[in-house]
Amino acid sequence: MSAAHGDKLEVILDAAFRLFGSSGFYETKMSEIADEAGIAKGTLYLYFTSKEELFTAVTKRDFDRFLEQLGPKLEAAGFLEDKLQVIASHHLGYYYSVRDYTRLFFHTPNRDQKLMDTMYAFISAYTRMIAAMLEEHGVTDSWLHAKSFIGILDVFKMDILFNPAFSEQDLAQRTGFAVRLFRYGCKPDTAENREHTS
Amino acid sequence: MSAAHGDKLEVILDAAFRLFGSSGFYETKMSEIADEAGIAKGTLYLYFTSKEELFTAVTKRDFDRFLEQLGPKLEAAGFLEDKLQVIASHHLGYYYSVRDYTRLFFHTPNRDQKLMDTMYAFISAYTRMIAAMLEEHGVTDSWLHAKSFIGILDVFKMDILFNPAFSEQDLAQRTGFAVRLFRYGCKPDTAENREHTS
Amino acid sequence: MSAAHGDKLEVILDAAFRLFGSSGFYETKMSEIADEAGIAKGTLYLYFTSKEELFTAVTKRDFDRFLEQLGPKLEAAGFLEDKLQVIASHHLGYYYSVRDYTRLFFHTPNRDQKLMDTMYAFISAYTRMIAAMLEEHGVTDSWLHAKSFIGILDVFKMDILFNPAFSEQDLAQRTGFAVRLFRYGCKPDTAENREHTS
Amino acid sequence: MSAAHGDKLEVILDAAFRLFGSSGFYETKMSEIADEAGIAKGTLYLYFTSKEELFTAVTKRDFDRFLEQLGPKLEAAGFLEDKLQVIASHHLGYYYSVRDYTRLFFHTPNRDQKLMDTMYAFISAYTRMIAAMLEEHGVTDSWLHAKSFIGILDVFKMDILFNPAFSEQDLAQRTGFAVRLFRYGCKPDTAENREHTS
DNA sequence: TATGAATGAGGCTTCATTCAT
DNA sequence: TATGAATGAAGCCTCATTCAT
Repeated sequence: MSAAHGDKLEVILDAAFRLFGSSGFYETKMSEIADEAGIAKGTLYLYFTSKEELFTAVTKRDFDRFLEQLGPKLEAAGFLEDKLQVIASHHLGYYYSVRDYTRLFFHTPNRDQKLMDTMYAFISAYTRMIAAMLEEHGVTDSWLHAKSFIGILDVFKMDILFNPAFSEQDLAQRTGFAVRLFRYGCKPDTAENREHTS
Repeated sequence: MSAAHGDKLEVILDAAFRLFGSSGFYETKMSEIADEAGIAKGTLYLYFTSKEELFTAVTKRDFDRFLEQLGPKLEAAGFLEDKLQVIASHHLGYYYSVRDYTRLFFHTPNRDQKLMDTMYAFISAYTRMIAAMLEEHGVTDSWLHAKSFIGILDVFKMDILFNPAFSEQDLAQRTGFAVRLFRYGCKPDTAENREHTS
Repeated sequence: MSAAHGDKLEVILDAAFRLFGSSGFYETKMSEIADEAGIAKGTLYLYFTSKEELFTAVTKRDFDRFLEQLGPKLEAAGFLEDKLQVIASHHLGYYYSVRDYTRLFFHTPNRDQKLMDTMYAFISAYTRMIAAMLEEHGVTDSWLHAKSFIGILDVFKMDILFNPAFSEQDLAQRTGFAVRLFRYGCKPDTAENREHTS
Repeated sequence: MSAAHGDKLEVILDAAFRLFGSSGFYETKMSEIADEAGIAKGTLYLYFTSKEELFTAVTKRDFDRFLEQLGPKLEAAGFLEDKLQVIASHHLGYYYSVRDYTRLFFHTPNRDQKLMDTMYAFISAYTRMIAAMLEEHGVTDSWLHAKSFIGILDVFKMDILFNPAFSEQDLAQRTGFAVRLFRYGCKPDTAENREHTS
């Protein structure tokens, strides 16, 4: 029925997420996805008309979950720094949880407009969410600040990807670091510096 | 002969840079590169044993140039903020200059260890260079700070890629913004904020 | 039940006729036929064991109708030329009426013996009917003459197919022409000709 | 070189002619053609961009040869009946010579405009050639007469296809019959007939 | 009888790479 | 060194047919 249909669709998306995530778009084969999902190749095409469409669906579901889970957490926090902490923790925590599938975010098909639209919509929504929060707290240039915060976090996402030894402790440390840097800037502690800024 | 060989090698790398850069690894064909370089397909294999190796060579040359040009500029600057300014300006300026070939940095082959090594070597060298500079100026956690600065800059690199209207003015503005944020953090201006941090 | 069965069978044959006729055997999909007939794909296989068998049934029904309708008309005519006129008119008129479905007669599956038998049976029965009539009227070589007459008519059938502007007037003209040519041959009107035949 | 290229192209066309001719378009596989030609599958695509294009090339070459060979023969003949005899003999003789490959003319891909154009160009050129000759000999309605003659011949082409026992004697007999019928019409020999036409 | 989700064999085509010249 | 015709493995996708409901 409808439920069964939904179930199989989830099964496919899960399988595709794992494979696209670990091998990227081009090196994941539709036949592999079918095998991973435990269904026949042809069945994939009952749910998605092409490999690109499946990839886009996987990506979109991932993005949607990311934002859906962030929203409530953000509202629960009060002060600016708490909110930044929530965002950093969610961002890094999320990608830590799917760290084996990070290639999903690096190897995407070219020239697929729907995918580009989906990615653009995500980054816009995410940036908008952060910018709105910053604005409420009186931060100017909220859009640029929001992007920058994301940039800081994304760099640590790279750490997660490329460093197999990355631990939950590292995670917590990076989270705190990112928030402090964003909030107060770096803190050089030399005479030269004081001299220069005076 | 040797000179001629070097010339042709440059011609190939230039052609490959343009095509990999605009179409990505998987959607660029060896035959297209040969055409673009004005040579025969087979000739490519006299210089590179595989498509992956050619891609890696293109990437490496690009990275090397980036760092080679940054070094002298950085030494010429004196104060911390000047150096940050130099880095930001170089980083964004460089990617602005090759903004039509940005796919080079997004669509790369998977599972190719040599390429991974090359990329890792670059990001390490770049981070090390910035971290060393920060350390000289008394910044603690220099490695994390260096990465974060790169992260902020990379986010604006995305702007350059996805926004065709991105101008040189935007470039200058982003540069200044990145340096100020990194140095002093964001500046909320509300009572709530003061209250919280007191 | 039996009536209902017959009804649904007719519905399927009608749908299949339209689609096979306009797209040919290979480019018509069983799913399209099911859609066109307003039934499920699986249901087709309750009535026909294969696509080939369905095609053969469609073809056979078309052939049978053609001959069934011709019989009475032919008996009603008296003189040789009247009968030829009836045949030509029926032949061209019939294909004019189904001119949108002519691919039924051009794109047929290969290597299907039952279909070949069906087609052979039709062309034999048609030829036999005409040949018998010709014989009654004292025409020698009746079998060859019958085939030739069919050949002349079939060429004009091609006109109907390939010329979208083919009109009912054209139809009437071709009919008369075919009968006259068959009956009296072409009529060159030059001295050379007379000389040669003398 | 050029000669070698031309040779291989001929080899491919020959192989494709045999297979398309005996199995039709849809049931001939590109891999079979490659095998038959003794080359690799991929090589086919150095010469033709698609299966449809190859089929069209095969068809066109066949048509061109048919007309090229007919031209000189036709000019060599003098009187009307001699010319008709030449045409009939060429038409039936040609298809007799390739009788094993007749499916080339029955199973063609749908909706391929270039192929349709090629076929239309052939039938037009052939009809025009016969019509021009008829006109020179004072035959009116030359276009319709030309088509009709082709129709009579084509019907016998069917005999050649469907009757494996068709012999060269049958061929000669059909040739003479077609010419006489076209020239003088059928010859009923009964009182009824005379009565009617008087 | 009727359904339609699922199957999986098989086709066309691409393209990195080779090798005889 | 340079060429480019030839190769053939491999992938995406189609669609006739089946079968559990």
